[in-house]
Amino acid sequence: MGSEDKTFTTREKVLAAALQLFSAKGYLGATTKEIAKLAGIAEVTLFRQFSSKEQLFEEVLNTYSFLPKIKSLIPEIEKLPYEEALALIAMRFLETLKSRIEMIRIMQSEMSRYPEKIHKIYNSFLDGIIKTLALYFKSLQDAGALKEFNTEYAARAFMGMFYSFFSAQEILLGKKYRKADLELVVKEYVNIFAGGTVKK
Amino acid sequence: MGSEDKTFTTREKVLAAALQLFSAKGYLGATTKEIAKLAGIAEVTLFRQFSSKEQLFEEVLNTYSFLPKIKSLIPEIEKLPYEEALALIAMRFLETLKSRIEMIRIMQSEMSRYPEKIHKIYNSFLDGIIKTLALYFKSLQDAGALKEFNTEYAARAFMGMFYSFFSAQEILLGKKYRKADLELVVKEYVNIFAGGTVKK
DNA sequence: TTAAAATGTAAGTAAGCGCTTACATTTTAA
DNA sequence: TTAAAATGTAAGCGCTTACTTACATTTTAA
Repeated sequence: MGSEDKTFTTREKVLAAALQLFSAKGYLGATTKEIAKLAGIAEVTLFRQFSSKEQLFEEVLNTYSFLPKIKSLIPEIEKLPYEEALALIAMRFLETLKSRIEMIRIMQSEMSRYPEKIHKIYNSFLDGIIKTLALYFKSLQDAGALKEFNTEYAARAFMGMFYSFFSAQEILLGKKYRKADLELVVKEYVNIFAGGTVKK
Repeated sequence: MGSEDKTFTTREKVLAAALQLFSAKGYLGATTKEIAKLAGIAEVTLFRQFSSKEQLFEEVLNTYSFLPKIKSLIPEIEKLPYEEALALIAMRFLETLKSRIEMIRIMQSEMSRYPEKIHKIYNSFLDGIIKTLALYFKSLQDAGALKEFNTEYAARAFMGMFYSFFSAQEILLGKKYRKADLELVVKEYVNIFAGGTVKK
């Protein structure tokens, strides 16, 4: 059987349970009693690890907001044809969103509770990706392969298409799309975007 | 001075205040006391008009979820060149989102409270627009002006670009974009999308 | 082995919430 | 004008919540 190290600290168990419940029920809807129960500890222990529910919430944000490194994609991508590169970026982006779906749910619902903090997380999350993608476009423009256009707007448009697809599927509908459908959508979106940006 | 009829029923005042507070603070964060105060009535009156907070919330959803008629755009659009038509659709879509921003905020945060109901509202809101746009694409494809592509996916991609732009600007950042910036974004997005869909 | 650190059990506190009751006041309409 | 309908004031009830206190038990480490 699995021989992984499955020993979690109390703190980690609480943070994981809190992430799950804040995501599913919102900050006010998730109770400390319920979080403790899901974590498998006593409620009083939760308050010995975190001075308040509010501080626990902030620690959840801090703990699970580290950004994924899409930057590392660049070398992988530069060798691929344009459309394949875009498809790969899209797939990786969607995977990343999926792996962070609890955090995204929390950020969407608790925007009003921590505007600056959540805004900051969003920026560090999206801006990195968008700027990387914009640079990729710029390099292809300089090589004469792409039309002239505002690279950052284009990057935003590209990610926007897929973000709203993700949002509609996963957040709104809770649908699990079949892999074939997903690939079809990516192909169609990429096709339109590529057709609109390549130099003919 | 304005000579409009500004006489609102108690019910209307409560519904408007509830929309505002549910949107800003969420269902659990908005208290009936606060809603009544904002409406300028006594809390007990709120409970004489609505049997419970939950029923009030449902009535807010029912009252403010009627869909805008983008369908009426079609005749206006058919006479325009493709890119101008797309730009007009995008502008109208963004205006509609803006005018419904409170409802959109509520739907984003309270998805877990009323999954089926909110899902239904979203569908009647977006599906109408998407299907209308898909039909427009189909007619241009049949006329030989556009490439072959899945018209519904394309419509989703188009609205998705603008929805996520709206979401980033209005919901995330609370930014009021200058009109010039808005038009620039619409132009760039439309340009890319049009380039990827027209037959060369 | 043993002292200290971490966790559990149990009970409770203070505050806020949705909602109700009783009664006074105002508004509406025949 | 007057009865009925709508609204206000004030008090409070029952419940839940975040959080605390006191003490017993378990786990950790020198």
